[in-house]
Amino acid sequence: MSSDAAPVSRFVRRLLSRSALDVNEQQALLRLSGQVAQMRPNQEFVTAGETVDHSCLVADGLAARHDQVGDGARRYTAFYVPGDMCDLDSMACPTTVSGLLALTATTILRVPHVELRRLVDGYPGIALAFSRDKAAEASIRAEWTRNLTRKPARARMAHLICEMGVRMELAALGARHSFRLDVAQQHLAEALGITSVHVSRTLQSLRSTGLLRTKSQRIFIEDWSGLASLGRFDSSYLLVDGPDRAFSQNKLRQRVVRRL
Amino acid sequence: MSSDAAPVSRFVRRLLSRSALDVNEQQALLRLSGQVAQMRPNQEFVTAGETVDHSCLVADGLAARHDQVGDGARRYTAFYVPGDMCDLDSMACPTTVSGLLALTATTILRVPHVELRRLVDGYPGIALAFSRDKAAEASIRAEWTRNLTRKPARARMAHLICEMGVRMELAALGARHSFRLDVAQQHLAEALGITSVHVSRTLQSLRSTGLLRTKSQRIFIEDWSGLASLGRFDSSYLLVDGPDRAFSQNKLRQRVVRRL
DNA sequence: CGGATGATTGAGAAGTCTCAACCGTGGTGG
DNA sequence: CCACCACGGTTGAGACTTCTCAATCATCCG
Repeated sequence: MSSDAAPVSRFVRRLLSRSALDVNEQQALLRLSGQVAQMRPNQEFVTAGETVDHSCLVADGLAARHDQVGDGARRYTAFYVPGDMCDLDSMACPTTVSGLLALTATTILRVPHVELRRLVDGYPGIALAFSRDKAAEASIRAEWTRNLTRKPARARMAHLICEMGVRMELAALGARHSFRLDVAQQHLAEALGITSVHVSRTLQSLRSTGLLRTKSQRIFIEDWSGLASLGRFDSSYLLVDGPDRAFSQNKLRQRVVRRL
Repeated sequence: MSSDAAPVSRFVRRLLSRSALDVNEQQALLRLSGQVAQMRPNQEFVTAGETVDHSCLVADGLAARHDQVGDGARRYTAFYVPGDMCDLDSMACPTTVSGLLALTATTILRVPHVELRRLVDGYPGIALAFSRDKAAEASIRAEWTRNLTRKPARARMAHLICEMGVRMELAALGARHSFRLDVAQQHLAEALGITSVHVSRTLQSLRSTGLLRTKSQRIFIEDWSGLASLGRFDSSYLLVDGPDRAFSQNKLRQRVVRRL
């Protein structure tokens, strides 16, 4: 059981974007430890049906929740960026119904449920922060459902790219208009409910209308408001910087994280 | 503030299908009270952006989580049957991002967060049961995402009808192959991401292939396994009767609810 | 250089949409 | 009691998006 402070501090920073945590709570979180595992692209680290005793924190790379369907096709129902705790829900329901896999080379930290449970039981602020995190994930899933409903491929793609931009920025992994998205078009296809051939054509269309550029695995959004309005993207469903966030002295408190 | 035991007991019965609750916990839940409200079809009872101090228990009828999009079209991201607590997540995030509305004539019970909070703080079993309930709802949302992805309309419809059948049966409101689904085709369209015209054609196709019959607002599934396999429906995502359920003496304990 | 992987292009097929008209039923008012 | 209206469901025809399948191209890496 090794530990690694950097990914945990990214997790704490993310929690702070939705909830206030006092110094004791932050330090307790930063003492979390777990087993580090390195995943290759397309490698699964949690299988559907498995019973787990830990949750997976994405330290680096990109992960997805996926469901194998009969004919070998995959569909993704969530993406996870560094700092995301993939399956806090498994604390309550340890038998998973969907699998988790790495989209690119990804480092994960397996954090035992007993450690998480100890924090939830000992620190009410952490319990609330976890609840908010789960609510945010549920809200994002609802938004994905919405995004797949009665929207042409261009608008779906625009929405997904805006979401990833904002989440990457929140994770301090770039700006919303310029970030690394190291996934194959096939992965985007499986998240958007279209074929990879159509992903190719859709991206071309977004490029040719001047909304974005791509270079190797980087996205450059050249017209954020155009892309957002095409995808009807409104970040409020991400539940960050909303009115629920208890922001008193947060700026001060974040220093605890930054120091590490 | 009036109270009504019957809908709450339906809620408790539903919690028991996923979690064990001892007699004290069940009785504490049954003492929940709230304001009863009667909704007309298409009436909204929670508006997106509102800050709420209560969660809504569906006592009778059918409700949906919805999102208004720019052009007046609606899209649904969840259905709620009697016994469902619509927005437990609002305890952690009281500012809503999506609205709730009645699909048919519906009775709801507005249960104050302070009451729910008291139960969560006082009874660990109830806290766990609520967590499981929220995890189940998140799992259902993921399944909706999946269902909208790369499946023809017949398969989507088949899946939704199977899901509603199982949930209605769990709510003791019919059998999975024969239950009331009092919604307009327009509502199904908004949940399935197709037009109401196509809903009509799709239902015809399901009827003509002998998979189901409809009579007034009732669904009769004539070939359950055919419908389930068409929709690739596997109820495990509903998280009922799964391996996580602590079933020790549950049969006995359920009598506390049935007695009322 | 050669092979593997992923991206692009093309053409025809399939599914779904749009719009408009029509039908059936239940409720309302004369 | 019947005529009418409102609403939701059904039908049809043409248009549009997306899919399928296959071939080609680009890039990276051994």
